[in-house]
Amino acid sequence: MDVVSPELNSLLPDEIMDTEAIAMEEDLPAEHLAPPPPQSEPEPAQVPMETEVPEIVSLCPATTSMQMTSTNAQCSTSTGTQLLLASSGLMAVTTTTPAKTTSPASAQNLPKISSVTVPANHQLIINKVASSPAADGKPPGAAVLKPEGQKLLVAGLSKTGQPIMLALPHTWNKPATTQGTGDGKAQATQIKMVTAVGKPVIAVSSASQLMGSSTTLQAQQLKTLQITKKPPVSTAGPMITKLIITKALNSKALTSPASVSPVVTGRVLTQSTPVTPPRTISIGEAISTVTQNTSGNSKVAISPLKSPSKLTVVSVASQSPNSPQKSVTLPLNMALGQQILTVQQSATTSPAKAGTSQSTAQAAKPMQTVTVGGMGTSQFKTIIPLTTPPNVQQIQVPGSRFHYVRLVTATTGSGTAHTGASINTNPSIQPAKSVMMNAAVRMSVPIVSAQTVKQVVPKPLTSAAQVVTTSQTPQRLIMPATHLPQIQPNLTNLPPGTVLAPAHGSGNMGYAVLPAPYVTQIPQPAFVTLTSSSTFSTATPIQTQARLSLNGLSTSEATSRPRKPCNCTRSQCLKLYCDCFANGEFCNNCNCVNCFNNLDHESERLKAIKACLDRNPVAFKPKIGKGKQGESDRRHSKGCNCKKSGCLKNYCECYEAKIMCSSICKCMGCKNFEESPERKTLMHLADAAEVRVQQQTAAKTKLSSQISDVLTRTTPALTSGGGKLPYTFVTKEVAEVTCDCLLEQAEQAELANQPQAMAERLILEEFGRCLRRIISFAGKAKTDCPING
DNA sequence: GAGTTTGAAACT
DNA sequence: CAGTTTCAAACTC
Repeated sequence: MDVVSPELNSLLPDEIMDTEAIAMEEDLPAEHLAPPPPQSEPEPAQVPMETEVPEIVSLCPATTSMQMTSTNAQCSTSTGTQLLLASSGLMAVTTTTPAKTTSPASAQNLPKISSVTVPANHQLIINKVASSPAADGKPPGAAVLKPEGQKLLVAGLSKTGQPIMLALPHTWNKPATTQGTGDGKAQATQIKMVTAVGKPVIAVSSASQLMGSSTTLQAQQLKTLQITKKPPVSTAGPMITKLIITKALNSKALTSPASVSPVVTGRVLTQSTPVTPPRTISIGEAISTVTQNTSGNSKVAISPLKSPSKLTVVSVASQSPNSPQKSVTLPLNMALGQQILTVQQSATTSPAKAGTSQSTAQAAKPMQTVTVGGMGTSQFKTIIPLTTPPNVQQIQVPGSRFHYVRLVTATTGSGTAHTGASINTNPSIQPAKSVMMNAAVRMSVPIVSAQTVKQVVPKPLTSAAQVVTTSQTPQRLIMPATHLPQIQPNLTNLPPGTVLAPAHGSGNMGYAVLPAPYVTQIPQPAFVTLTSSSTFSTATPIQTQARLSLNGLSTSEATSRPRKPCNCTRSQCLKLYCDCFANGEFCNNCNCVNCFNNLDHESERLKAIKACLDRNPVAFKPKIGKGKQGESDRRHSKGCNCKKSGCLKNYCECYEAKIMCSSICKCMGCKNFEESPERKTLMHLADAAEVRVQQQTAAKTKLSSQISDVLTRTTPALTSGGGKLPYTFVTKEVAEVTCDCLLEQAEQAELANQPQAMAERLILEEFGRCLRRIISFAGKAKTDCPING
């Protein structure tokens, strides 16, 4: 069984899947590995968005019995770190940096780890072992993170030598309920991550025990990937001169007992100075929920780009009825670009057949869309599941190293939400099932920079909670399509996350080129949900923007902010002046005039996108990248050019993004730096104002409640005085509470450093409000209390 | 709400 | 690449 099926290989970019090519490119600059060179600009010496804080990504197990047996997925991390999710829980991680790459010596022997590149200062060792120790060849200094029960650990080092880690929870390989083949001691497939720093040779060997006795067909093939790299001379940090990954292929890895010890988040084994503690990112069950019995017909979009910042795993496979699939968008904070990985899984094939059935399974797959983002820029990759398999055609674009899928079926067909041909929905493989309660929907293309999510706490993705809300403000539309030939010349220069989407009104041959954000703009009936089990009660025609719960973070928080409507009048919303356009969104509910940023102006829009990209290949890339020290040091990718605002007004893009100006800014008279007194004053005032508002709100709510309570309790005593004047309601209790209100107001004023006059005024105003409440309540009490009359 | 200011984007 | 113009948002009154 191969991690990547031949067919899948055919869908993947050459630079990823062609291991031989990689091998031949050893020690070659990364540009050689990059996708079409024209736009593949070398990564700057400083990669603003690069993850530099150690991260640990924990792939949390799903509580369900689902298992990821034969899914293949590749993920990209920062600077090209790629994660290959192999069947049976095997994962291969590749880390690529522009400058340094290593390649497997034998691509043929190791199709599963076909694209492993190791930057000089990145560490990446994936060790899949069974019960047997994997110490073989482990160099001194190399360490096994979690000998027992460690399902998967993927580690890499960012340029700064800080580790990036992925850890699969122990339940990852939890035996499927349907499978039962594995005996109790079936070797829990263990993957150990060993990072050796500064060692000339790192050998990670994994010996896996054969699974159940029946595993003859898929006898574990021990394949060794050896990656050799000459140690960088000048690299002070850890370097890997040679990486050997040996893994035993076990088709039944899934049968590993669930008793595997819980995955420890992982440890960074590095000799470099880990200034910052590793961050842990737990990837929710979305990944782990992959159905076990799927036969590995996964399709993976791999970004050839060097610096993907976001990893999105999209599982589009249909699931068996008993094993709902869940997918999650993984805005890993370890990459520059964004990637969306779609893992297609087929429930039709048994795990045992995984090795041989991939080709057939793939043919049976109803959906396959691989979209590759623009090159040289942040990369978004999206695989779009289609409900109508016969209508999906794979396309090889001449001159393009990517494969595309032609969508020949309008997505607007279904009238119900759950059956709608949504890009984001995962239709059941079996058309007969009108309702996919178990269907997992995966889709999310957050445009927000990945840096915004630093730590994600694993959170079970249970059904109901993940229904996508449709309340998102901006209505999102699918981008108009044009015929492929029209855009072909520019296919290699698409905006980040460009997606080929079904054409709008252009028959079966239309294509839409969508910047990644548009993926979330698919019109109804498309809608997104993380989990399938929930009923799709929202068959409304309302445009839906995915608000996926992302490990506790809703995508609305992570990826979509309520965007203000634009007011463009002259640009037709087809230039970057328009925020909608710049953000890769269609105008909706905007105040623009003569707007062309909509479905009705497909060609114009496409041309505009092309023009923008021609001017600036990274035009659609988020401007705010990550600085050296993580999120706190986010910085503008280009820097601002302010002259008059002192960078302390929202004219300044840095200030607007609430980040400091950096050395790359060309501003004049900048006051937006750490020690700036003006900035501090502004911040202080802003904070004080915010605190004050919050306090006032809380205090008023509380005191108002108290007053009402007091009045309520005292009213009966005043019943005899029905019809009395309001002052009769001012009992001792009421007076006391009122005084409390005034005191509270005084405290707040003092807290806010308000001048005395202002404080007095605020107190008086509060007193007035108290009186009004008393009067109001008095009147109400007289009228509402019959007993008083 | 109208007018002004500002700086990014677009253009030359 | 630098200077200028265009543009829409931010800001002021």
